[in-house]
Amino acid sequence: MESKCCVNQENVDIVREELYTDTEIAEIADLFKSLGDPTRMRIVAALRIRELCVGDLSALMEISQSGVSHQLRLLKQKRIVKSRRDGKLIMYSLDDQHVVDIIKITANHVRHEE
Amino acid sequence: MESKCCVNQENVDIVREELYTDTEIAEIADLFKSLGDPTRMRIVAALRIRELCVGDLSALMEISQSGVSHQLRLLKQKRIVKSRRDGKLIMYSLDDQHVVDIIKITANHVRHEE
DNA sequence: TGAACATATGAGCATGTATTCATATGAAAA
DNA sequence: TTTTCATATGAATACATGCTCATATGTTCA
Repeated sequence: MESKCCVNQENVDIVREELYTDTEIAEIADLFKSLGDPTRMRIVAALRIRELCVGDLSALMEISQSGVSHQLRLLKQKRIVKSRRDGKLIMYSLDDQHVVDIIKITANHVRHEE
Repeated sequence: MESKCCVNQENVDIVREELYTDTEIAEIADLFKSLGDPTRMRIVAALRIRELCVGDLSALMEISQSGVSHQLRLLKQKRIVKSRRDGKLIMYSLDDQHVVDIIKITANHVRHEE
């Protein structure tokens, strides 16, 4: 059933004016999406504490090396993590302090603190 | 190919100690997931500005009334939005200041601002 | 009460995605 | 150079999910 009848056009116009741009919305949502998976969140939470290699993360997550690697690639594309080679190992760490802040606030939120 | 050989067990143990609990990780990821969809992000960004009814949001998003309603239900379950009846309309607004803060920080982040 | 209307809900579809297996890549050590 | 080993990648699969259509629900107004 069509239901556009209840629209308050003034509200719609005002909000449309003040809204983030579509690009901004897409970027924001995209970042949240990257953090919105338990495996990736665990990876990020772990790297928050210490630089780790793929094997460490795989052991920690109890997920295949391949699975970890795939997720790390995604996180790297989004500039959430960075990597450096150390001998045979590739060491991963967080690329961005903002992300740490965002997670802290969110952690407080889910704990109903602050 | 098995590849647990490179594991630095000390690292793994230390990180495991300090990690958020599984429940916390799941809750944090779940909140990010809720915000990690462009449609829901647009809804939240709009409600940040002004309380709106379902029809307003449907007009604003150019998505069916049904689609908006489904997403609003999800956002309400996660306590991101709340609703109140006003005559025939159900008015939606944000339920949580934390969410606003999280989005602000993230918006600054994607803009590469401080 | 009954009609009209805003919103909610269920089913179904199309698309996206997290994981694993098998294998490729490439640096390091022999 | 050849082997070894950590990581990366491609394909396949199983599952999740966002959307629409059709319809139900429940409130308001005649």
